[in-house]
Formats: sequence, C-alpha cells, structure tokens
Amino acid sequence: MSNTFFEYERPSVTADVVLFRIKETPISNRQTAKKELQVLLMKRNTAPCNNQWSIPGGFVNIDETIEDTAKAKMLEKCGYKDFYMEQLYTFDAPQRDERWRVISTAYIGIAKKNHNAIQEGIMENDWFTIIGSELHKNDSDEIIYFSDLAFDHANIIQTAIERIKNKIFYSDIGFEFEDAEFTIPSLRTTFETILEKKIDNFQRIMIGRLEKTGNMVTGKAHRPAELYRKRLRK
Amino acid sequence: MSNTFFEYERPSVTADVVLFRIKETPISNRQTAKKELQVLLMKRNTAPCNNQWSIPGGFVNIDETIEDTAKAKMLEKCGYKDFYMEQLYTFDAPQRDERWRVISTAYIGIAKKNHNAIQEGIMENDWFTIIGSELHKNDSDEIIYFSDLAFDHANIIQTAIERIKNKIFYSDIGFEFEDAEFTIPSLRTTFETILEKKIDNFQRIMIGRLEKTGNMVTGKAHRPAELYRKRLRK
DNA sequence: GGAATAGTGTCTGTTAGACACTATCTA
DNA sequence: TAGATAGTGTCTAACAGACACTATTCC
Repeated sequence: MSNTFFEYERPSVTADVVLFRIKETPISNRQTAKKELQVLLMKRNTAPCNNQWSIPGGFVNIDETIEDTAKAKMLEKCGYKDFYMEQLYTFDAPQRDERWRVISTAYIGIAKKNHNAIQEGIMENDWFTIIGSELHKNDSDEIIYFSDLAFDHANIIQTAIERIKNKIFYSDIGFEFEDAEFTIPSLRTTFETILEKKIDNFQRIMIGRLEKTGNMVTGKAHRPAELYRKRLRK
Repeated sequence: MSNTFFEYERPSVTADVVLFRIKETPISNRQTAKKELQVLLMKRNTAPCNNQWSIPGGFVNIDETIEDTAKAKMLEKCGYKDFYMEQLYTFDAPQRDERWRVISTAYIGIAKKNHNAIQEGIMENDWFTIIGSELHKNDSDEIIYFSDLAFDHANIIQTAIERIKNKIFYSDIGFEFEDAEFTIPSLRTTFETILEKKIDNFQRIMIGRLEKTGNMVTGKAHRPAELYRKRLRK
C-alpha cells in the first residue's frame, strides 16, 4: 500500500443532519390545524460550544457511508430513525471548528408530520419552530437565535431551508413531510408553511402528480377532502 | 484539546474537479463554428488505476478550503487556472478507492471557450469530447469509454453533466462557457451542444437576462449578430 | 342556516413551441 | 443573386394569478 495518505495530515469528517418536520396542532373540528416548520436540535455537553444547541451529527466511521453515519448518529443521540434523507452540501471552512480541521458533509432530513423519537437519545434534544431568525422550543417559552447555534450550524440550517424552498415545486421533496396518503389541502398548507406565503390554485398545480386513493377525510365541519398519494414518475 | 479526533480513524479527503469547456472549431466565413462539450482528463502515473484517465484532483491540505485545493491541484497537475467553480457533490462510497477510505468532494469547473493551459502541468492531460458513452481525445483518433475511467470518476462526470443540464436554464451557469461579451446565437449553440438538442425561440427566452454592449460581430457572410453581456441580477 | 373549508369555473396575462417571414452580410 | 445566419411576427396551446362561485360537512 502506498504511503501517500500519510504525507498529508488528514482532516476529520463529520456527518451532520438538519432534520425537519411539520408540527401539526389540531384546533377544533371546525378549523384547520395550525402548522409550523421545525428543526431538531441537540444540546452539546462537551467543549467546544459546550451547552450550545447544534444539529445532530458525528464523526464518520472508516467503513461507513457518510449517510449511514448520519443516520446512526441521529438514532444514537436523539432517538430518531426512518426519515427521508438527501445530501445538502459539504461545509469546509478551515476554522469552522476551533480544535482541528473538521469538514462536515450535511444532509437534509425530513420526518413525517409529528414524527416522534422512537427511543431516548443520549443527548438532550428537542424540536424548534423556525420563525425568522428565532427558534422557538417546542411546547416551551424558550427562544434561541440562529446566531446562538454551535459552529457554523446557523449557516447550515439556513442553506438547508433555502434548498428546500428552491426545489419544493419541481421535485418530490415536499411529499416527504406528509404521510403516504394525504389531502391536497394538507399538502398546500405544508407548502405554505415552508414558503411562508399563501398559494392559490394549488389543486390544479399538483393534481397531475397525484393519484386518488379512493379514501376521504371525514369528521370535520366542512366538505371532506379526498386522499391522494404521490404518483410514481417514469 | 479534546482527544476525540483520535478515537476515530480518519478518512482521507480529496478535491476533484470536472473541468468542462466548449471547443469551438471555425469552419469558414460562411458557416457557424462547430462546438463540442469537452472535459479535461489527466493520465494517472501511479497505482491504483495506473495509466487510467481520471479527473484532476488531490488530497486536501489541512489549512485550505477544498475549493482552494481543487484549484491548486488543477494548476499544478494540468496547468489551468482562472475558471469558474462550484461544488457538485461529495462522493463517499467506502470502497471507491481500494487502498484506503477516501472521500471526494467534487467540483464543477467551467473554462471559457478554447481555454488553454497557462503552463505545463506535471501530469499528462488533455481535453476529451463527450459523445454518449465515449470520450474522444482532442485532435486525435483515440477513443476511451466512461467505463475505462479511474475510480468512480465516470459517475462523477455524469453527475456533473446532469447537474449542468438541469440548471442551465434557470441559473447563470451557461454564461460561464462564453466570454464576457457574446452573441445570442453563440450562447444558443453552446446550450444546444450541452443539452444535445435544438432550441427554438432562444432569443426571446434569454434577452431579458442580457444587455447589449453596442458591439457586433462582423466579417461573416450573413447578417451580423449583436454582442451582449450578462445582466446583473438583483 | 351559519361557519368553515374543498374544490371548480372563468377570465386575463404570460410563456413555450412551431414555424413563417424579414434583415443583413460575403462571395 | 445565392447562401447563410440573425432576428422578428404570429398563431396556438399551456400555464399562473386572481378571484368568484358551488359543494359538502357539522353544529
């Protein structure tokens, strides 16, 4: 084996995940549930950035894909698994970690609505609602700011949000926030929550990419909505 | 300093560049130049994949961004500098290099038309015209195939081509193949070469994103074309 | 019936594709 | 004038935004 690798100091590589979900809060059987875009953060308990909130992640194992590491760290530290994932970007500013050169390949994760941890993680973690430059801790009055986050994680999260906003209409990524069967109005309010604006004519925009399941959502004090699923594209 | 980094075997990280250009071959003063999409390859001279063609790249220095490494390796090995660059994707299959775990962050590079090396590189290198699954060496009869390339470089190049095709119409990346001033028909044939199909009504599609320089291209046996430059977007 | 939301109708202005046509140059 | 390419005109079909309207449910 060549010795080339040891002529160079090797950086560390981490896998970090920006896990999003839509939190849905039912209001009454007369009104539509309220939705919030949330990101999962964990509280660091070691230096550097001790006690700061950060996105979950960890060092890549030598025989694992970065994506597998990302999933394993998310499960170990926060207790979440079974969510959609795609590569976001590789963040590589030499001084992004003060200790040592650490390159981070970040992933966008998307959990289904109100997805909850399947086990206790070893790190304190919680969902935060994204409201401008503020992050509101779930079911709490605690507010933190993007500028409070560890390392360059504010930048990573904002890059992730921009990516999702840019591709939500021309890719299938928006469906990942919904369950396998969903109504068009539910998908619309999810899009509206992410894009932070009202969308008209959504039915006609999306219907060509969906197929009816034959089921409906009843029990609400208004016309029931039909359930759809994503239509597979050639 | 924490000892965390040394609890993990660290992978090596390389920066690799898929450098593209449009090769323009004048035909006569009566006809439009022929265009070809080319990629710069270098011939490896060490194991593994010895004597196989590959995209240029090298190990990331500990205090350099991956992008800076990519540019430095391109200059050192092939003699090219001053070209547009953007991150493509991080390729991380554990067995993509048989010797050791090597993670590659790949970049798309775009050189202006007929861009030539500014100095001799230390590696044998040349431009190859992309024709389906074949790569035709510049000004030569030599043909190699994507499947002949070193490591997973066939996959990296094809990912880069797909990325460019997908974003060429809604981003400014297509302008990077042209000089600062260019004609709309030249931009059109560049797009046609990349997308491998004819484009109609190109004038009207692009004109809103351009501004006239006031100059024209004369000397051809047909109506002269006006020169434009990219209009800066807010 | 009233409140609420699902879903459709309809108009308008913009855009994409097809293709015919005019404009301008050199040999 | 012939050949070649630049650039415009025009028609049509599809689509996006705006907004009014009908449909269906529970209370």
